[in-house]
Amino acid sequence: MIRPTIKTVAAEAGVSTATVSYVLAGRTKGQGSGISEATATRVHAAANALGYRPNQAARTIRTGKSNLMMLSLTMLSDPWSLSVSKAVGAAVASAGITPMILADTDWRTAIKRQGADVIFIDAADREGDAELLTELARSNHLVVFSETLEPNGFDVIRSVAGTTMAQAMDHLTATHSKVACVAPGNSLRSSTTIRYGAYLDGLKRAGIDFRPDYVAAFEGDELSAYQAAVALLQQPDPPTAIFATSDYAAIAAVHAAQGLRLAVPEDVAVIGIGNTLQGEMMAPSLSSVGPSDFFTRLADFLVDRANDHGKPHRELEFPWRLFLRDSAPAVS
Amino acid sequence: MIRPTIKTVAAEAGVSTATVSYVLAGRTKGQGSGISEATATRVHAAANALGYRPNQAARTIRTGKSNLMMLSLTMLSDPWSLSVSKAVGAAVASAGITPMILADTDWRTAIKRQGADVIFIDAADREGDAELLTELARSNHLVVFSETLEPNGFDVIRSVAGTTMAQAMDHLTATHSKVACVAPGNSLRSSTTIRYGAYLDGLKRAGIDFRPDYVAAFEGDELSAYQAAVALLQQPDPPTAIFATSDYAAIAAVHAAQGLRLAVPEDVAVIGIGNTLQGEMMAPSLSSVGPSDFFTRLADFLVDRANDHGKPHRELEFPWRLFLRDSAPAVS
DNA sequence: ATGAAAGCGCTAACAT
DNA sequence: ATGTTAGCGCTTTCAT
Repeated sequence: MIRPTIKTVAAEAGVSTATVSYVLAGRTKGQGSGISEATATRVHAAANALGYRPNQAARTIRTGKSNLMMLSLTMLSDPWSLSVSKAVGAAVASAGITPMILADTDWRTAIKRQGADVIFIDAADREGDAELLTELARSNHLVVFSETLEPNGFDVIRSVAGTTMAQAMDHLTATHSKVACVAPGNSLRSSTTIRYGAYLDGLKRAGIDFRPDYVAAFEGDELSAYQAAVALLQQPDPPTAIFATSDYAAIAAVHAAQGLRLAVPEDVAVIGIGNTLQGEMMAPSLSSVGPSDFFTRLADFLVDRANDHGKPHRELEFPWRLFLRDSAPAVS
Repeated sequence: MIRPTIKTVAAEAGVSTATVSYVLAGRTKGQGSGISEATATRVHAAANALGYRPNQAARTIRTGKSNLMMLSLTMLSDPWSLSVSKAVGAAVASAGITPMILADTDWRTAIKRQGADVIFIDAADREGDAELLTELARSNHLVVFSETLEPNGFDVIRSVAGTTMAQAMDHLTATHSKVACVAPGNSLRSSTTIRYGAYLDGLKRAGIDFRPDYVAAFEGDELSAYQAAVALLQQPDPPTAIFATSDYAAIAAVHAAQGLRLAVPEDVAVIGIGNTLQGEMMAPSLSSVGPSDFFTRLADFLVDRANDHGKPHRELEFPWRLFLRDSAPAVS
């Protein structure tokens, strides 16, 4: 359990600790200092023989870099979180950075204890969070995902829905008069919810009367969305188009239609929100509204931020687009 | 971005760094050294004013403790992973330990870079993992979840299914002759799969003939399991009991039955495998086979291991039990 | 081409 | 009751 240090390696190789450090950092003959090939090989041999691993804490204290990226993901079970994790994993690979996820564990307390080169926070909508973030940003490089916060010592990632949801509704109402909505139950209660509001507004614009039987509410889980969609499509006068307030729900709706031997998009057209990879990959591929390249661009941004502190804090906007794929194709 | 150090605080408070260290560690009058209340207050004030946060890296290098727990969770989307994360989050709260999740990111490379007081690995079944673990264990405290590995410098967590699955089958066949199985498609191909094997053996023991139309295969996702169960229950001569090879599948089967207006357990009895919280919480509560208290006990063990290095490495077994709940109750 | 040595921020004997 | 000081393992400037 006693790890060999750079000193042990130095002794074993018969050189100084400085030499070991240079060699292990790859600064031989060419770059930095000119350590001879001979000693370099000797050092490597010694390090291998001893099973030497550099002590990250020591390195961090010396260089100020931890090579750590912290991702605070509030809802680990959300596909969104999984997409972030996946994208970051891919982006980070070549950068020598280790991404670590902070689950529901409150970042509000954890960040004070544990630092990282860059910290991504996916939700900061509690009372006082704005001030807290500014304070934490004094000693951490923060990247915050928020629709409302302004950059203030930290970076802000923002997705800009704009009028894209309206476009999606218009696309459906252009060729369909029986347009239904699949949405989580709680968003129906407060009609303020933007996504459900976009559905209602879309109907109004097209001069279509609202039908309560064309609204399917579900309870948050995939299964419930599926069952809600089945009920929706099994009624006597079923809708021919579905506007789902998440890709999640849209995917369930497509499955439900297929389960009922309805063709998508011929019998039912479906549009989701989120533009997730999952939706893009299914058959038929899901038409959706959302930012493009969100996850990869976010991941790249994080890696970039991890490498250079000091650049001015930015606001990174992800404008939404309407992606017309097979489940509700463009009319040709 | 320039953090105040213990030195800055010492200067501000007009004391030595040692005093600051003591005060901030809570070692005043009573324990350790007797720092007067007066100076203690002064130090705290200074620390607050400056917004001082201890540097974890420095502390780690000095004490050898990182206050970090690393959880390598291979399938982040798996409810199992979520349960681990949840339980650990709860257990860790009072211990001053920060739990960090290493997602699909290979622990095989990450652990070499980043240390922690204790590292939990949920899957180590690749070629050469056994040796790698032993090597990594020289400088890390590892806890590995595995059915096959033997403790070798690291702890092993093992769940012992034993004959419990057989009990579950016997429970079903005691009162039912039409017992179906819901299992992932791939486990059907290799009849070696233990869980599916338990189903077949159970039938044999009860002298019930195997019926291929009583086997529903699904493709891994929840929706697919649901659809498979619907098909199973909609056939002319439906089963009256279902043995599902995971709680996941069992939950889907219960939902499917309910969707078809079948009563559980009156029309269909269901037993799952895993004994997950999710199953325990549903209505009707799910009968299941699995270890009891697995997640909380695992979490407690991890916290314990994080605090004291040095204890001998252990093999922690979680014997399985049959939990008879509402979905397939005990006969009274 | 290599080594000596300072020092990152912190803790814990050991002095005073 | 508080201060002095020696490191923890590492990087890096400056000598040699």
